[in-house]
Amino acid sequence: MSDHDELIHSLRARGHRLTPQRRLVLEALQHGDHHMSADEIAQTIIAHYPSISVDPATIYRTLRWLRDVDLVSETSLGQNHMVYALLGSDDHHHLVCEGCSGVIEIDPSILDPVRQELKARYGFAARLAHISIFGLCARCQIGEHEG
Amino acid sequence: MSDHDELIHSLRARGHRLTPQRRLVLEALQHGDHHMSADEIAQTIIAHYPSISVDPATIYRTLRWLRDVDLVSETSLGQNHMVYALLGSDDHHHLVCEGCSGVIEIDPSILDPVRQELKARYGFAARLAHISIFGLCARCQIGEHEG
DNA sequence: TCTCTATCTGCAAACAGTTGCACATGTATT
DNA sequence: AATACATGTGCAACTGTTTGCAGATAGAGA
Repeated sequence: MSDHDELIHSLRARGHRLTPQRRLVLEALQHGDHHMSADEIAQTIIAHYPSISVDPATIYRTLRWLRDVDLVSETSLGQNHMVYALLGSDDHHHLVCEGCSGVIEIDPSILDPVRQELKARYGFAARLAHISIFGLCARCQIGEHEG
Repeated sequence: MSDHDELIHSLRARGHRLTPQRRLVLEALQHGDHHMSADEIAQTIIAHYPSISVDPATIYRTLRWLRDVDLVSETSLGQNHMVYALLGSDDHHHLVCEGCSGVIEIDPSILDPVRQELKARYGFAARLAHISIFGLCARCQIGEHEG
């Protein structure tokens, strides 16, 4: 059984269903290789299947579900909306500059010691996937005091 | 000149104004010793000054301003609203359990190495005040696979 | 004290995202 | 293939928060 089949089976065993709407959202996330907003996912579905419409509420519910079963990350990049990405490859974190809105992608291993310490000290299993750390990039720190 | 006066002066010099509405929001934050939502701040203002009303938009704008000048933290604790707190004393971070919605407050120094590494490696000045780390607490990890 | 203007406020409209409810459907069982 | 019911969907209403705009005002300077 492939990883994919095994995953589906495991989800079904827990009472989850693989509906057409959920397949469409997953397919959209696979097509867009970057982080996508809920609206971009909706647009992608419309572009590929003009005759099908998926309710926004369903897209949001599907994304929350995918996040809860650890298949998708949900990240704020300082915009007015969340962005979503399939987990498992190309994992990274984001440094989001509050001055210029720039985003630096960084290696996820920088948070490994924190994850380990939280587990050891508090028994807490942190979910730290595609998170954002806000602050000021090197360039924007220079003019900070005139702001 | 006191720290407070110096702060006010510094803000004024940068074109910021200390309006009655901003004073009221600050006063509300000083009264509530925990994290407060925008609505709790509005209620506090009404309770203390029943004849004065401050528009919700103004409260949100004031909170964003206070956050931008590093006087206040803005944190999601997994609820449907943000919470705000004055910075400077009682600093900590939060472990938010996505199973039981519990919040564990932890010592902020756990992120110091990360902050230092981000500065050294990327020149990035991270703002890591009263942040939330989401995940599962020890108890909620036990029944995870039946979810 | 008065003037001036960039900043701030209130209002209303907009936005991203969530929720309640009635109906629809995926899937386990037979 | 038919049944049965828990789970999922669409719709509409709602939440928390942001934004555009016109009028108000804090605070610098005369």
